[in-house]
Amino acid sequence: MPELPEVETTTRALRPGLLGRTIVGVRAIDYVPLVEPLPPEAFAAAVCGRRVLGVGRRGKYILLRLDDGAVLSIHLRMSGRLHLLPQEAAPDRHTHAVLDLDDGQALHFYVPRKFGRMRLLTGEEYAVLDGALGPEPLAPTFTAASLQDRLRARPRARLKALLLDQRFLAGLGNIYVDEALFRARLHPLRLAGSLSGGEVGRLHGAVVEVLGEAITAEGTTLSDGVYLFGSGEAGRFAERLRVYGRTGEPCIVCGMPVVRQVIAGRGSHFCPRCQV
DNA sequence: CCACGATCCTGCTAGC
DNA sequence: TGCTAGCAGGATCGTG
Repeated sequence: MPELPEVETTTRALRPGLLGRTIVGVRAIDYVPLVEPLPPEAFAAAVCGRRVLGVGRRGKYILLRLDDGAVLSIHLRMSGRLHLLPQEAAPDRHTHAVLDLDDGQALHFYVPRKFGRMRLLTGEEYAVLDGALGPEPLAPTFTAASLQDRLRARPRARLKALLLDQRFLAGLGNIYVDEALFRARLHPLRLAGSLSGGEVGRLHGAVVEVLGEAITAEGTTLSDGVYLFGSGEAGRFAERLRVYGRTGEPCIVCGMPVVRQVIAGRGSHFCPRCQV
């Protein structure tokens, strides 16, 4: 499932092919909610003729900055992918939007579960989105002290729920929350207000470390092959996962079987001995 | 303030 | 072997 490292990797893979390109056509939007609230025709009309001046990321959103000040935000949700293909390539049956570029390439938005979204935002609308999201965990301004402040503002929330909340911290999803909590040796059900200063420091370090390593490995491609980037490459972080998807297998630190329990509505993996 | 369940979708898996 | 019921998963919304 695309989380920050997968979205970052996808963004990096797309950037060279998108920067400076002009969108000359929009095809294959056969699923209205994909581009809501604009109707597909209005979305196409607004996007055609626009040049891509920037390719970036905020949390799990991929952002294309257009030459009229608008921002095209793309969210992959759990199973979406973006691929650049030659314009003559036929869209896959799960591709529900194609943006044709002026160099003969086309950006395919592959969305097998129709959860992904493309949204054309004005500068002001983007500012609202940006303001609603929590800090970027890899920004230098995200420090242990700033995490401490945010945790203290939500003392009754459980760590698992809080770390999944994009308004609290942007970019983490189920996999990296579980991995960060394991590295920090913190139980997912711990209340935010119960953490000592040292524990906050461990959590901060674990989040930064696991995201950095996962980006270096170009993300996590599980055996289901849901996440692929570039021209279909797989990320290499799956082999480095310590608890996610390892239910019943021994903890790599203490040997105790990894437990899976639904917390905050998500399958949560942790070591019942190491994580307190 | 926080938890929980439903919703949206479809490929895959577990279970018969 | 073949079928189906149910689950997973991010974000959002309504309810408790």
